[in-house]
Amino acid sequence: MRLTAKSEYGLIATIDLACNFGLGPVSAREISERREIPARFLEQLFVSLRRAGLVTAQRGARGGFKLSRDPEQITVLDVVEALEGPLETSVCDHERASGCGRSASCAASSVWSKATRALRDVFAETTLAELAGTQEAMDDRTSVV
Amino acid sequence: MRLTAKSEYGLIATIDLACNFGLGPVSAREISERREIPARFLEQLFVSLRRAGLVTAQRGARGGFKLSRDPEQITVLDVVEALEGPLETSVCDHERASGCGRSASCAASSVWSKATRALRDVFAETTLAELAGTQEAMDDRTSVV
DNA sequence: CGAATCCCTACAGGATGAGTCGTGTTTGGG
DNA sequence: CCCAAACACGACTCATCCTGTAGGGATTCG
Repeated sequence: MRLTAKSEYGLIATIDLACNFGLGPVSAREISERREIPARFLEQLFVSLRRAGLVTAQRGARGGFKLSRDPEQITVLDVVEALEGPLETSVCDHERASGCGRSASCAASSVWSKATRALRDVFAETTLAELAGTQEAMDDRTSVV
Repeated sequence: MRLTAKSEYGLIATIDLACNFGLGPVSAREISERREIPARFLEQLFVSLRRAGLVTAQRGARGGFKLSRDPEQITVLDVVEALEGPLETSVCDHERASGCGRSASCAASSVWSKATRALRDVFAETTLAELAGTQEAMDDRTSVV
């Protein structure tokens, strides 16, 4: 499947944007400081997120990013696939699975498919709005900013 | 999660053993040829599988491997964890998730936990006996050996 | 005895993940 | 009007790890 730090950071960042939805744009630097994410690395992630149409960029001073849709309309799956590529191709079902007809080595591949589907379901069910809720509760409890 | 070729090959190999359960031991070379898996690489996988107690080795001429339990008593999860290590630590929930109390960056981590659980459920539900069934049907259809 | 087979360790090479750097472009504000 | 803040893009490094190979040793059957 290949879930890397990109997904981790990217999700944290988009949750942060969801928390600030409706207000002005939030700069990458701000998020990187607040959530302890390497700044230049985060920048790259935002490029991918923007290209996937999930966030909108505002360049120049006082610029930043905001979600381009309502947080309820963006799922974890959207974020993950924007950053890592399509889920299907990332579990184990590559060449060998398609060589099915020949070497018949694919009773195994049915398991990977099921696994991918299960993962996809979890990700598709969870929206940023939902996570923003939990996140705000957490932030409030730890320190009132 | 980190699902690599080890799991792919390992599962194919153990399914093969499940198909031959009750008969004599099957050599690594035989499986490597039948399923087109690099021989020396497969050897290594069997070492891990043996250490995990999933297979039993018979050394010497006419030796080989057999499942040490009934195929219905071995799940895909057993095989995967024997080869890749515990599932929990492999999705995304490492340090950051435990630093929860401090930087409050873990609304995200709840998603990874759910994902891991979903994956684990799929793997834990599927037994080698089940897969051996499908595999035999496939092998029969492609060529009657 | 000898061939087959498993057992163990080490190692190589390539991919990729994680993160940095330099530079360019846009834009709001003093 | 110009500068600083901010995004945009691509190249690049560094380490890890996946994939697979190699060589030798230990067992066991015929």
